[in-house]
Amino acid sequence: MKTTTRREDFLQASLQLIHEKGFKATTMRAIAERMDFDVSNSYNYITSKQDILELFLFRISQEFHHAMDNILASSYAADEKLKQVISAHVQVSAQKPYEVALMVNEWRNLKEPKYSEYVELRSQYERKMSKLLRAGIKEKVFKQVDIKVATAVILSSIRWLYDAFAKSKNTMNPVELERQIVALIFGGVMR
Amino acid sequence: MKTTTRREDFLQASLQLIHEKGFKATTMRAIAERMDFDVSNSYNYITSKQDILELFLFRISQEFHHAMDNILASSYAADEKLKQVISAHVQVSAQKPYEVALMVNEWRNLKEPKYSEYVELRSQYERKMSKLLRAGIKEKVFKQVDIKVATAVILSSIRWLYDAFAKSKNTMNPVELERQIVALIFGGVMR
DNA sequence: GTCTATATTCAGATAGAC
DNA sequence: GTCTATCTGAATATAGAC
Repeated sequence: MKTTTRREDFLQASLQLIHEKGFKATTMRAIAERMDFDVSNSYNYITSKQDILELFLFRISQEFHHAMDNILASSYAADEKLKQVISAHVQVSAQKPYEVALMVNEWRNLKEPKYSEYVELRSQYERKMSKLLRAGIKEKVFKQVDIKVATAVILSSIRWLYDAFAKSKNTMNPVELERQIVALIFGGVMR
Repeated sequence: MKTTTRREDFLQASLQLIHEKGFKATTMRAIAERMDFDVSNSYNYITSKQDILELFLFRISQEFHHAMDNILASSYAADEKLKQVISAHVQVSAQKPYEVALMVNEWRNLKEPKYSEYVELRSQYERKMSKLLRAGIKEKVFKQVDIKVATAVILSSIRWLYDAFAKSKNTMNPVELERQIVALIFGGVMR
């Protein structure tokens, strides 16, 4: 049985609205309206609008880092590791599309010092991916690609996933989607 | 010899600032300050803040469409066409990184009816890419990939390019970058 | 937890003189 | 084309009563 606290309801309503309108365009009034109470009540749950953004962004970022760390710490070969990273992205994007959308679209609205903290987390994540690719090249399972370019291309190529799930929760099969993406990233489009 | 009108200067300053801070966070006052005059003067060049966004967004969108149309209308094989599309993205991103950044980050700030118009242009572009991929599969130069997934993966995988050029105008060699990306999209990472 | 009322700040945009 | 002054609206946030 699932119980949701009033605070969780408030945060979910915020998340939904921020996803629809964008962070800056989402007013505290609009969130309150969706909760059916006055603006001032919003501050029973948070101390500022920034709180909402920080909360979701750092929580979901940590989730990606955890998945990545566990995969990197395993004894799988590099290609299997990459496959698992892609799998993790598909799964998180499927389960929490709105949070992932925030990661893609709204992180720029963080204020210092949280902004710098977040950018650093992002860089760390990219470095972890680069590390994986470098290991794969050394193991001779990957081609001799440029690490920076390959890191950017691969991470970028899976950044749209949240959108597929945000639009249609049901029609998308995550397992088949993962298979298709892995096939493309591993083998490219050429026959 | 290059002459720039005052209006062009104003728009360039706007573009630069919007890229730095985001559209919503960029105030007319801030743009005017960078131009060293009062806010009210800004309205000598535009009639509303929205104008700025519309102007850049539809202009650069058209540029991508033109390139795509010319490539599709050629008699090249599908793989060569795809290569040329990637080449066009690299070149436009290198020459107009801030405009491309707007395409990626700020299109959501358009208001109706321009918003819907722009979304339609975007969809059209995706359909053109899908058409190219479908042709390539029929020609048997591409694998039997899922069209929707492949379209999203490929377009997404080249969306970060503007960032590489916005950061470092000089250090990036567009030709070599293109080669690396084409290699990845065509052949994947696996050895 | 809910409301009313309000402080504060700041945004886009216009009028009108020089 | 530039300025001063101002309108108008809206946003985040707080105080304090019930």
